[in-house]
Amino acid sequence: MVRISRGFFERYTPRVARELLGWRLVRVLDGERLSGIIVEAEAYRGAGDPASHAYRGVTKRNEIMFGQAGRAYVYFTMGMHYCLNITTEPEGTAAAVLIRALEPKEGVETMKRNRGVNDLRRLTAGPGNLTRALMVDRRLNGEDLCSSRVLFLERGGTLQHTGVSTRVGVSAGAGLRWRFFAKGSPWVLKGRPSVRAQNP
DNA sequence: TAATGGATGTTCT
DNA sequence: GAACATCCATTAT
Repeated sequence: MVRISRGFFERYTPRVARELLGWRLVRVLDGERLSGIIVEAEAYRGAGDPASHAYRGVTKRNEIMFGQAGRAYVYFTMGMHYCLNITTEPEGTAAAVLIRALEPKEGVETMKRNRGVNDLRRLTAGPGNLTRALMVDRRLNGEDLCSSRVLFLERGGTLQHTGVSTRVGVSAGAGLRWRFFAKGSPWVLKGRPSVRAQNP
């Protein structure tokens, strides 16, 4: 298996997000491999990105975003869900890539059990759903994807058809086209349109 | 097919 | 106390 190097993550975040499409995210749970191909990802940066948690500087929640690249940034949102990000750019520069959807590959039965659904299409579509399927929660915050044995990336296949759009569910910073996805993938949902446009 | 609102709790002002 | 990088069922079109 080919592991991803830290240098990969230490670059301009939108580029990292785009190039992460096609990589396999692996979660090892009780010795079993649960995995899927990344088919949707979004870039978030600190300075100049009002949609980012890091826009207003360091807080207890977002401090991981300011640290070393290649680590998991896991946060709890909307009272119900966890979201998984991978930190990017050199230490001191706040940035991360939000993993929004996977195409399930290994451990499908376990993931179905974790999610409480049978529908393969909905298993790992959406950031809150994929963390539930992979049992990712705040205990994995700060986990180093470059060295971890329970959460890491392996080279998958190159995706042929990819698309770009604005990010899902953000109001501030809605103009940035920092969402990248595999075109036509059943696991890429359209997402809820943002409530307000930024500059009408 | 699109829009709406409830569940739910952490974070920051 | 308001806002929130969500999901899903329900209702309207």
